[in-house]
Amino acid sequence: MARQSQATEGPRSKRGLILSAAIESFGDDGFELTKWASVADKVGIGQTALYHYFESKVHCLLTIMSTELERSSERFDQAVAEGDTPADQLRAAVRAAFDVTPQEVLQMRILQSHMDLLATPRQSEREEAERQHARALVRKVEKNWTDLVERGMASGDFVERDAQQTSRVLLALVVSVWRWYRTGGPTSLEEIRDYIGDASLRLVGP
Amino acid sequence: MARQSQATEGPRSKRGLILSAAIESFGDDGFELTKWASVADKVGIGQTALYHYFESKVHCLLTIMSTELERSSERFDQAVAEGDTPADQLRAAVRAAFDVTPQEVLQMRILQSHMDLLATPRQSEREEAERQHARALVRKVEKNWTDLVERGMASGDFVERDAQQTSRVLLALVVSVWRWYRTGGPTSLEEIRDYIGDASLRLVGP
DNA sequence: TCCTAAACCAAATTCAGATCAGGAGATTAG
DNA sequence: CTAATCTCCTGATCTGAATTTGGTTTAGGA
Repeated sequence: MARQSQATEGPRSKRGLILSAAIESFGDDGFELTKWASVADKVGIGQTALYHYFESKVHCLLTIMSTELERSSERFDQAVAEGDTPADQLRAAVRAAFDVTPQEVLQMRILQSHMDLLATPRQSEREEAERQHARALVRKVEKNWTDLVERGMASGDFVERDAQQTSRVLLALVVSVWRWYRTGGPTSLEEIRDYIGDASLRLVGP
Repeated sequence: MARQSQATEGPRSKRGLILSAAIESFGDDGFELTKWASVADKVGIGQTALYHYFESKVHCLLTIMSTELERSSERFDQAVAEGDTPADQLRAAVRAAFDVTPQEVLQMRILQSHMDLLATPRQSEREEAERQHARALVRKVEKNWTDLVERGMASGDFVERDAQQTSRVLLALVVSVWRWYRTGGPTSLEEIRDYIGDASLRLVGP
């Protein structure tokens, strides 16, 4: 049973290295296909050492998901603060969503591929806590978008429609990209960002 | 090692029962969480009997995915044949996508949750064959939508834009629903169908 | 009746994830 | 400075679910 280690990152901690290695493996090869032991190999530690930092393979996955959700949420807030009108804010939010590093692309892919993990409770206490945390963040992100949509409808910038459905659809538009996008692929992130940005405005328009 | 049994469904074959049980379990509890043995229990056979029909748990999953893709593709063709203008056809396609039984909802959920499985090759020959089959069907569905979009742009009914991006976004709109929709939930399928239908037209409009 | 193929199963095996029982080196309290 | 206590780590071992082995049973045709 692993002890703690979350908040207090010791100086010789390999937690960050493990997370990076896991993100690469989970993102490139998929969570199920990557052997937990191979992550240890990549970092250069024994398999058992992983359990010093994470309670389980799934706990590591949930941590990656939470981290990414936290980042997305922050970026959204920053972006929205920049815009004046709801339309500006929507554009900024989409722009922010696609302003990501290659590692963050992997994290988004991992997040989207395992969203369903957040639906069912976990046996272990720490995993369940991490799951709840991630769920709360998902709700927060959804609320972010819903609030933006509602502001837009209230001000008359967006056409009045079911705000929840609208925000769900907007969010789906953005995150669906990570299912097929590959860094170095034929379509550039800028291209995608512009297309999705336009599409978003069409969705809230007449 | 399982022998054959695909094409020739014997009279006492339990293949269909196994598939139904698996769809229920995989859909409700998730693929990873459902124990392969529990599917056998549900059908009322021993665990090993499953291997008479499927090479592995994953092979069963891939079969479910292929089946659903085949059905979706057929329904799309039917729906499009009904409409006259591209706009009619788009509406009909969306309508058809949401005209599903509760079991088909589960199948769509399973399909969407494990799309990433199609990305990486399988070791076993039969699994790999089923994967290739599913991949081909995915491409076919994507082509269906892209063709529809291109027809609409050519005729001037839809605004001229990148057809691939547009069809991807339309498809994402439709399938994203299965991530959160639950039968008996607060939102009805008719409601969703109408909202997504409208949203689709907005996406191809000015 | 005898034979074959489909359908089935109990027991053994495998393998990846997880646990156990420590131990060495840094850090801190006394 | 020295004992207690962390942090980080390892080798041996365990566990449980998927799969394999090596068959037996059942139904239907010749």
